[in-house]
Amino acid sequence: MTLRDRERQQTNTRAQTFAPAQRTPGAFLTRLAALDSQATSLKLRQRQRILLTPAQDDLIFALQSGVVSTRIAMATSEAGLITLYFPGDVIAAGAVPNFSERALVAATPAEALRYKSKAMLRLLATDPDLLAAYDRQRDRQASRAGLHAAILATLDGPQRLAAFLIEMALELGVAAGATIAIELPLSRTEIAQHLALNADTLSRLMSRFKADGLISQKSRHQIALRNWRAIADMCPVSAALMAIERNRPSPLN
Amino acid sequence: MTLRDRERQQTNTRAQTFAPAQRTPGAFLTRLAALDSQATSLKLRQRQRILLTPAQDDLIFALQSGVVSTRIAMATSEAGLITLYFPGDVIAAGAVPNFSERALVAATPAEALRYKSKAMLRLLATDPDLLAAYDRQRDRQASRAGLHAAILATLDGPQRLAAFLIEMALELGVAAGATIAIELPLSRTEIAQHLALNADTLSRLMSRFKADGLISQKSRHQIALRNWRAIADMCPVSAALMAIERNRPSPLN
DNA sequence: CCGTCGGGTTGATCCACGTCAAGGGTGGCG
DNA sequence: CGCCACCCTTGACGTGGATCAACCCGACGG
Repeated sequence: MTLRDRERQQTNTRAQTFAPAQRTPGAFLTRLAALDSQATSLKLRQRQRILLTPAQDDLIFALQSGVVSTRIAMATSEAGLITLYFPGDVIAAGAVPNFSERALVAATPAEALRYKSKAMLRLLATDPDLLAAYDRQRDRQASRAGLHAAILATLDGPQRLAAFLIEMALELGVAAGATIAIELPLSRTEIAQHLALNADTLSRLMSRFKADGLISQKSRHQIALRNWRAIADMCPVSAALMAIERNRPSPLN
Repeated sequence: MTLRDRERQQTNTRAQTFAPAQRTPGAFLTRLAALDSQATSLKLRQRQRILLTPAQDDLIFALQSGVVSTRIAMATSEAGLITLYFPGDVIAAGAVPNFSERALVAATPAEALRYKSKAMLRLLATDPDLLAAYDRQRDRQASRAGLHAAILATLDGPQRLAAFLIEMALELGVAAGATIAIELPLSRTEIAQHLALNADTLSRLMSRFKADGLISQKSRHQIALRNWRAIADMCPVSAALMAIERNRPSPLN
């Protein structure tokens, strides 16, 4: 079964829609948007997917709003990995590992600018500040990717889920009294892939978190963190996560 | 026990030395070296370490020869992760996740150029070709990092070891008759950390590989792949690994 | 109204891998 | 030479999480 088939299956039972994440993009994107450039402006519907063939290695997407994921699938077996991008992030197709299939999928409605890498490089060469912001942005994303790799490699299930909740809270959470409300842009199955866990296992973990009073759940995609401190304490990388997010504007100030 | 302590312990029992990997660096480094720049040239002894404090986030290292690793250690627990870099690679300190401790360690004797990121950006701004090569190099490394994350997240022990052997063969192997000889720049414990496996488990896996006739072993650090095809077949990502290396000069031509 | 279909939950079972412990190999050093 | 660190190997054992299967639920279409 190809990635495309799997996507198609999922599409029809996803009625709920999300507002684009409204966190403001960082220094690079604001500067980029100010330039009169030859970018193509994209509006992505939720679940819309862009296949990244090897021929498209020279495309660069700059995410303005919404949440977008890249997915890679191995030839054999169903296993895949999901990486998440948030407003302000840059997605260079050439930086996504070249598996048998790789695609970019909008987890929420999203807006992005698409460049050919040549055009982007021309822009960067003309504006030293833009270049510096671009470089820092890529450093930050590499740092996040490395952190996520460390999470998958060294932490067990509950710790991984805690890390995910913290990350989502920092990116998408809105304070609601003593709790933090989060509208999850991914299905359980997708979260499981993002965390390199089995969907069944993830479901068990979420049930346990609910039973322990760490989170509560309004609907399938709406959850609330009831005990931030406890969640942060159970995950050894929470400090590193918060350090990465501290540099960027966040809904939780 | 801090990372530094652990390193110090290991230092004294490592008599064997390695010749720097002689693979020629890629397009970016050759172009970079041609410029009269304000880089500091470093010669690293084997096992020499450079601590990367947060204050050093603006350093960029360009690896000319040898093999270098970055290591991150979590505050709690001994768990860490090891990332490997080969000649031609660029190591931006700001792209290494900011854990409680992170360091750069020479796995073999190595030569590198050290830049302040500001100086590097100035250079890049003056030479469009250099900028393009830099960008491609970072894409390639991000791609490799993503691939490694996928390996750790989705593959089981034997598959991970196979992937490691393939990668090392492509980077460091020399054809010796029907076999491929590799001089491993890492100890078993370090390989285990690189693969997010337990050292005991890794030892068992290597024994099994030996028993199955996949590899043979001259000394602790010298192994030979006796059956390339079988090793490649047991690892779902071997195609992707070879695709990434295909773009670069390799000792196995 | 019922039937179907995809996703989520939960229980029972199994196995790969981590953990603990014991022992051998090797190089450094007194 | 013998001692000491450290690295590696191998066995026994326990467990976290993958797998399989059954069931529930909400959405959609007739």
